[in-house]
Amino acid sequence: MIKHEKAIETLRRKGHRLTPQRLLVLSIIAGASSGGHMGVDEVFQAAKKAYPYMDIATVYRTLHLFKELGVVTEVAIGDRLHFELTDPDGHHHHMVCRACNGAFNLSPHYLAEFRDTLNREFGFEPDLEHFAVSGVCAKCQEADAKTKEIR
Amino acid sequence: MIKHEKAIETLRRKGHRLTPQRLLVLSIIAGASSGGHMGVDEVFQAAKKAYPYMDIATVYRTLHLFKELGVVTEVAIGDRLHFELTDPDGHHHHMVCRACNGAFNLSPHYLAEFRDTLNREFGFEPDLEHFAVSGVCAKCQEADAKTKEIR
DNA sequence: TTAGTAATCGCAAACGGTTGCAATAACATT
DNA sequence: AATGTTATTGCAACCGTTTGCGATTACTAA
Repeated sequence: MIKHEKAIETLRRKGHRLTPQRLLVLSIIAGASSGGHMGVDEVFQAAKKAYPYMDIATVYRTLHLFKELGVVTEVAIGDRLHFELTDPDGHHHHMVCRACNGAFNLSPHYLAEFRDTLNREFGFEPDLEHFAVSGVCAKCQEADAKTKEIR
Repeated sequence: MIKHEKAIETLRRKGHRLTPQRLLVLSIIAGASSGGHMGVDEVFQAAKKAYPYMDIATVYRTLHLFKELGVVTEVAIGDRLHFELTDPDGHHHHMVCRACNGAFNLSPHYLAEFRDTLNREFGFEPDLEHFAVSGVCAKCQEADAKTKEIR
């Protein structure tokens, strides 16, 4: 798991303590499958399996610390928080399907123009670092269309 | 207050009951100042003043009903829900300043291009009806710059 | 290696928001 | 105007998330 090394170094460099709980949470999100992001409770359950005293508050505090350090990225999926290891190849955004809950990556250049417009027209600097837009993906639109045909 | 008439008619037409609580909440958001949107607790406090038995759950249920009927529009400002009377001149979006909490209207045509791109490239249909983007407004950017100069 | 100190932890209580349920009240019918 | 039906209410319990606090523990420096 070479992935952790950098994150651990970041923690230490900024004067944060390396507790077993933090290392555990880090290894759990680093091992996330399917798109890479995990719900908070997923992380919590996995952590409790390895260390039964783990508290949900610690999971939240740890994830927020990691987010502050740029180690993980927070993504709001539906009304729940999800987290993933920050993409070292630069940021990306998310499209989240409200029908299947699938999350699709969106390269930042799709938003660059939008940011430029807001800057130019209003002098407004938007927070687009962790942008997620909900909607319906192509597959679920198809499925939905079929459902209507049947009726 | 001619504004209410249409909303009341909508309620009655769809078979919903005209309770004093609903009329109260309606008149409160119709009387909102400064951009027109109100936080849920603002609405609740105002309602309790007029009718002390008012319950926060009723406020939420009423606002959600109004939203379903298209009478009000929900705007997520920060991590709190806000509501405003639906703009009869068509939808608009919001830019919310995370420094001063000010909200600025954004005409939908600024997002049209973004939607088209997502449709074309990914077949993804985004929910942009009640879109709000957080950031820092021009005034607060200035103020922040001045703070740094002083140091 | 041990002792000191401050960050971090686990717990419990609080937050904003939602939901189940029995009591109430708006409306339709007479 | 009195009645029955059922949507709506107020209450309380719950959800996911955050916070205050006293106990614990990672790190620093001797």
